[in-house]
Amino acid sequence: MRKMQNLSKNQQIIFDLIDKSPEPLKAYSILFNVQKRGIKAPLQVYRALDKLVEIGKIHKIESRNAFIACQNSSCQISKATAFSICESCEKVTEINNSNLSKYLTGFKDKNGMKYNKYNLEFFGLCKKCISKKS
Amino acid sequence: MRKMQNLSKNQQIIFDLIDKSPEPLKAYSILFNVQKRGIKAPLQVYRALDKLVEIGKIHKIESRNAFIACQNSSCQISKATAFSICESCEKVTEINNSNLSKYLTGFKDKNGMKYNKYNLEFFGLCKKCISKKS
DNA sequence: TTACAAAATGTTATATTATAACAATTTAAC
DNA sequence: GTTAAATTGTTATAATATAACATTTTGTAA
Ligand SMILES: [Zn+2]
Ligand SMILES: [Zn+2]
Ligand SMILES: [Zn+2]
Ligand SMILES: [Zn+2]
Repeated sequence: MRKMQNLSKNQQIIFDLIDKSPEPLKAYSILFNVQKRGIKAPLQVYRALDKLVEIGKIHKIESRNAFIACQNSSCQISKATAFSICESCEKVTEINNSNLSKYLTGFKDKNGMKYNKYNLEFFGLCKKCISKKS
Repeated sequence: MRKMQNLSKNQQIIFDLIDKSPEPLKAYSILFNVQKRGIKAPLQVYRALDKLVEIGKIHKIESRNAFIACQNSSCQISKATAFSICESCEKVTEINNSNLSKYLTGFKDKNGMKYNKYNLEFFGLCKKCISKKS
């Protein structure tokens, strides 16, 4: 049984903000939003983000430099992440597909590397944006 | 038959530099290296990089903000990229595995999104770095 | 319950990555 | 040759992220 991670004050403030956001948040947008709660400097935000990523409560969407709360119970999956990104409305969803994660976790390339982590980002158009175009 | 893309002067200079580099290059490192060849401003570098990415001659390693020349004949594959990244020595290799690319190109999630592109980054330890640790 | 170490915080400054805005020049197509 | 598109040149600035150092809080164990 894994010990429950209690978040520190800044970590909790920033996690709450990200967790209730319908879209990925950028670091300076987070900073702007938490200034009223006493977090004044970029470094305070980045330190909390680093920790939250490390413990799997949030993920960084690398292609967008933005952060999203984990949708998948946050335990082990932070080392095996997949996202779908709509290039029109920028909606981002964490993909939770065991077939996909099994395939990628088990993937071995001929180069002899030992993988312990992956991050996959799919790009395309979401349902809404497809129908808007018709 | 796709028309041969002739690169412009700046594009060629920057592509040559990236292509002969054994490791991914960052934009400002590129800038520093091409200043003797007349490219003086960040924007000149970023414009060339954007174009080279667009036509598939190079790829951006999103987790590293760095650029690598395409190893896979550069035609169609720029919409289906996969890389292996050693977290110890930072060696990056483009993965060319048709099983993997078929699996991911054909991947359909239950969310109804239409994907036209993906980028996958695997992290781990390369052979050399594994043996160094023993 | 104190003493120690680890983690988190606060703060200022600075480094790194990337784009806006506008003018001029080169290239390619008709 | 004329025109449109692409590329280049240039200055300034926006956006993202870390260095360095001092202090405080928290957890652990003697
Ligand atoms: Zn997750
Ligand atoms: Zn959409
Ligand atoms: Zn490639
Ligand atoms: Zn290595």
